[in-house]
Amino acid sequence: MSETPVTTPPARVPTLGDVALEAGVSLATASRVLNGSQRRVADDFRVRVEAAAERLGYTANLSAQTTARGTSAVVALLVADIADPYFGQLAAGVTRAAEAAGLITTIAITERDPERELRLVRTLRGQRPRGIILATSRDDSVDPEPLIRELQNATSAGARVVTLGAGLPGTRTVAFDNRAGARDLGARVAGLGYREAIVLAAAEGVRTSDDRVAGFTEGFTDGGGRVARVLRGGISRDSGYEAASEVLRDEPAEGTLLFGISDVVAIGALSAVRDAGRTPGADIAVAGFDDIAAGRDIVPGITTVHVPLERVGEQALEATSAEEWQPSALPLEVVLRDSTPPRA
Amino acid sequence: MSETPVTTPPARVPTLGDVALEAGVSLATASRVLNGSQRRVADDFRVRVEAAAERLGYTANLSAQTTARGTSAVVALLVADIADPYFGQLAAGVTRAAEAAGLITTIAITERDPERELRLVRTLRGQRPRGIILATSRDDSVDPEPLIRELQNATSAGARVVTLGAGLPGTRTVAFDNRAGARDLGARVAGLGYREAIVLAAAEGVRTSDDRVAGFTEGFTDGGGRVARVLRGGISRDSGYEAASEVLRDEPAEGTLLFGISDVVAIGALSAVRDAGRTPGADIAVAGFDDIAAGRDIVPGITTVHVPLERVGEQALEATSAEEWQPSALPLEVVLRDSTPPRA
DNA sequence: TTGTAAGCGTTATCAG
DNA sequence: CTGATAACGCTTACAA
Repeated sequence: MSETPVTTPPARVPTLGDVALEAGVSLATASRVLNGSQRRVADDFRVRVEAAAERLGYTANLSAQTTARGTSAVVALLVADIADPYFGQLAAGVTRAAEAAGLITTIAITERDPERELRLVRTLRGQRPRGIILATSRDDSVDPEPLIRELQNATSAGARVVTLGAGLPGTRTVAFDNRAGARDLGARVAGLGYREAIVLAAAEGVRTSDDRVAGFTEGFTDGGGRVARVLRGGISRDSGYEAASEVLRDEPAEGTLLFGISDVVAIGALSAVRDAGRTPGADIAVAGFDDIAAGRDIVPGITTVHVPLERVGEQALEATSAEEWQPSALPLEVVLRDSTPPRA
Repeated sequence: MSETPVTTPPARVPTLGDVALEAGVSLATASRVLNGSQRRVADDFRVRVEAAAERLGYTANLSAQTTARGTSAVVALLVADIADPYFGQLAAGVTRAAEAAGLITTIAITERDPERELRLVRTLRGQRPRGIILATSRDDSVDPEPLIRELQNATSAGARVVTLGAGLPGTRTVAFDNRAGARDLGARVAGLGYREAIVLAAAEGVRTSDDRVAGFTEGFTDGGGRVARVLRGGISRDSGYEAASEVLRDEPAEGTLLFGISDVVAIGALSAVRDAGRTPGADIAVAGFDDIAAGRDIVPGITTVHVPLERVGEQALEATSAEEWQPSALPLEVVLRDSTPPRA
């Protein structure tokens, strides 16, 4: 079958020059056939070059292309944590759309550290990417100036910067209205008869979290409820678990609602409720935000606000590519499930 | 606060030449200070260059560096589906380790399509990556030759290719023993008193799946059980759900065990059991493989085989960087949970 | 230690 | 329509 030679073969990567030589044409012609946009090459030349390339197993050297062209086929995506399903779905959307557009996606992780984010943007900028997508939520307690400056540099280097959710000056925004979605949710659960809620949020200043807290509070109070407490523990599953555990130590009344500002937090909270020996839903209600796919298998089903994550990702990619961009706001929808059964 | 100028500023990206000029040194010196490895520059020159770079907001043009050096700081990661938590955790491990090593990670999605995989490898090869990590399981029903050839090209271009699980000739392997892990699992559940199992697997030929099926069958039959059926539906949550639904239509006896060859499949199956009105665990048992993080919040807890996913990712990255590599096999461990309660 | 200059693989301009 | 040849931004012998 296949003979794998003992010694490494040519070891040299065929270059465009090799192809040209092999085909007996000039470098320029080979380039035009293989990579150039405008096709103005005679057919016989064209086939010869293509055959030669095939024979040699030629692949364009992307870096060389990039330096020559001054622009790359890369889109950089910055996320807080790729193991978090929220970002996973988002990344799937971005990557899928990128591939369809012939672009390569580069992913970097900020771990929610603003300094790291800054460093990463700086490094990524070195790739001269066509676009940079920032899917890491803004934190108002951090001075945004350095980041803005850095992004401006990237922009003047030809990158289109897209921010998700909270916009940043000089960037394109793909948004969904966290506040309105949370408000709807608050109103709906109030309508179900809930009167007392405890919110599990991220640290103050994290824009997305703040918006959701504010929106929920508005909707819930307008509906006759009361937000008894806002705990600012964090944005991970574990912080949801811990915050909820703390709340449960005070033995909250039956019918109290725990609103986690993201499904990941809410799911942690739900587990905490169960581990504390109480029944999520019937006893202590839980609601989240995002409607991540993993939520489907949680019992009871988690009431939440559906965010079309993959579409958000796709739109973000489009925003990096489109000539013009008008900020869109994707629609959000409340989904009621068993974690918030109607109260008599 | 921040004044965003109306007209685009310089619009030109500062180059190393600009820095050199600004600092009043030669290009070579600037290069040595900013990017060169061996530092042999007088201190006063060094500070002048650094200051100039800072002032200008210079960032090295990675592509130019790559073409000049002939090698890049990129590691390419190929996964089947980034929205799948299995790959998410894996990617997190890879990316974290990469960043620590000063490398950039590029992620592409194969969607389990071998042709797409081939195309992607070909494209990625153009980036002249330092390493390529293939985290997409081998399918024995597909001719591996084209991929092997492509990878060989990549290798001779200086990339180190790492495959996860099933090795491919000419590549480094980071493995864990699926077969042994599954065998242990089979033995353990047989020990719990289960006597009848149905396996939910991927299509025949998918190496990981086949290994797990084989291992489980060995362990389970040795323990006195019987694998009644092997359904080959797929590898996603939904295929697990569907396969299980089909099984349930035949009203399997109480105490039947459903073994999903991955947690994702098992979780889908578990939901199907519940949706069919039966009680997962007590009534129909369920077991999986991988021990993904999302499993923590599933009730009942899913019996599974723990795979240290993030460490696997880290090791994969190490394998791309290390000078020498000896295939390691990470240890796997069975974790018994409530989805397989002991049977009398 | 510093500078000069010759590449790296492509693209793109501009004559033929 | 094709082919020299000058960029692209950077690295790296080789000299000074």
